[in-house]
Amino acid sequence: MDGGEKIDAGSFTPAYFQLAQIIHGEIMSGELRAGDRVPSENELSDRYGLSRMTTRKAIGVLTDEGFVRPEKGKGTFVSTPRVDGGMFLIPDFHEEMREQGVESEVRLLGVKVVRAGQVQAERLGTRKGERVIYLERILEGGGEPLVFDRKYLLLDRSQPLLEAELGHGLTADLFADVPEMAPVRADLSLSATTLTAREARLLDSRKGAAAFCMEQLIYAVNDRRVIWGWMIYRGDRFNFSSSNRLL
Amino acid sequence: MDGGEKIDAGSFTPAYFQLAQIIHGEIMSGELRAGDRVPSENELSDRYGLSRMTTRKAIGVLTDEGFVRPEKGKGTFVSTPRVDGGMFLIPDFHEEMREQGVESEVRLLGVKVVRAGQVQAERLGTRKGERVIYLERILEGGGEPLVFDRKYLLLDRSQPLLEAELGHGLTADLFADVPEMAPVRADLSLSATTLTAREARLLDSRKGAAAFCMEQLIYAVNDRRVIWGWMIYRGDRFNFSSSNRLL
DNA sequence: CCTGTATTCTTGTATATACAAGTTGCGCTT
DNA sequence: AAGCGCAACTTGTATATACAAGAATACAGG
Repeated sequence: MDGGEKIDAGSFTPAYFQLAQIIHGEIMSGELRAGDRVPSENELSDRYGLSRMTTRKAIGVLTDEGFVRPEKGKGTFVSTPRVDGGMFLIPDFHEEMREQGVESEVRLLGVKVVRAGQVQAERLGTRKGERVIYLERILEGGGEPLVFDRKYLLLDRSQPLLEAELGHGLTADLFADVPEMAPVRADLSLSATTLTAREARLLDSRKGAAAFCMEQLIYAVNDRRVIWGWMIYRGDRFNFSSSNRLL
Repeated sequence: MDGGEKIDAGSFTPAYFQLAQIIHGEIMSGELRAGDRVPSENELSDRYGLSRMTTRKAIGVLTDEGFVRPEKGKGTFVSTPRVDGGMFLIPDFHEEMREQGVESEVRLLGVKVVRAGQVQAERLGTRKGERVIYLERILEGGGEPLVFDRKYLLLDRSQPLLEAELGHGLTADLFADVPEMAPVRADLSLSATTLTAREARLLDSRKGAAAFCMEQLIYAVNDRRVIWGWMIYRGDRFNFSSSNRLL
């Protein structure tokens, strides 16, 4: 049995993707099981009347999705599925709200200039006692407070930040007009926590309720650290699902 | 200025990867800023003495990593970095422990055959009252209880499961010798929660402590659902960091 | 029996070429 | 002046070819 499926040259979906779908189907239907060897690139090319490069592109799609794993000199093998772990995609707040059709807004609780303590100085790569900006915000969705955001920003004397900008902007936009400090990259860490009394009051929840805490360390050009802080997500409003795409 | 960097043909790192590194460096150093257009594929090919296909592969690497975004007919543009969200990779338990150099083991608390309630039947796609296997396990690392695992398995009459197998195996291996029920795919959902009294006792923690809950729905061949359950991770022992690879 | 070698598989990299299809702007026609 | 169409870009797809390098097997010679 050669699978029967053929490549439809007239179709709008490209040949490499059609082949990827065919092989993906064989994996999902059990025709190809975990650990099995996928037919070699030359064999697939012959069988479906494609060039080897096109076949390779199909294999590349399945590799990126994690379904197969090529081994040089040996062949391409069907991966054993990871059921205890995986990839979680966490969209940023406004995008998440927009996708759910809820309007989101940002409420600024306060901004002030403070002297960096030991921890802040270490995270931001500056000296203890240096002046930094501290701000607190509440991110709301559908009129409800959902996230408590707390951040320390490096103070750039040449460009004083306006309160107005802090109010409605994304974190990434804060330094948008200062090229030297524009965010380029972020290290994120997600942990589980419970709400303090103050957090509970601000988030209209109760003390001790489950919550996510996402710590952020934001880098600008040349690995300069410009923002450090963390966001508290209400646990009863957020959960993250794995991106187990099916092609 | 043409960048100065050149492709070293004698190097062991392939040309396409060298080019990807060069462009990545220009993004990180601020030479290319968010929204800027990357030189066209033909221009890069000329400049570095590579074929267009090789250049495309370099761009493909940066696209997969999320640094650039090609647009048909217009060009390739530097992405605005996502600082409020990202991709989190959650390794499975044994792998995580092994990487940290801690020995892990599985302790079976109990197994029994029960009748599926409304919820179990719905999740597993079977009928209410159908007999299913219910099991509870504790995953330990370095002698400490770290995860509480609770699962409902579809009962396959032709292949009675042995208690011995349930003890030390990964979840994925439970049905390994029954091809029709071997796991192929899993839907995962991560939420924040707090420990119940019983969970706290089993995990050697305290009631109300922060924890992650990962719900799993595991599919076998032909989208047949075979396992449903959830794992409670101690919040003081696990946190997940974003896979912000830097090339 | 063991060992090195040659052969033949496999995937990985790289080139040159061709055409399709989306975007933009320029210039000609109306 | 407004609008249309063409030309010159861009990325996307596909082919044919070549060589490099890892892996497995067969085979000859010790």
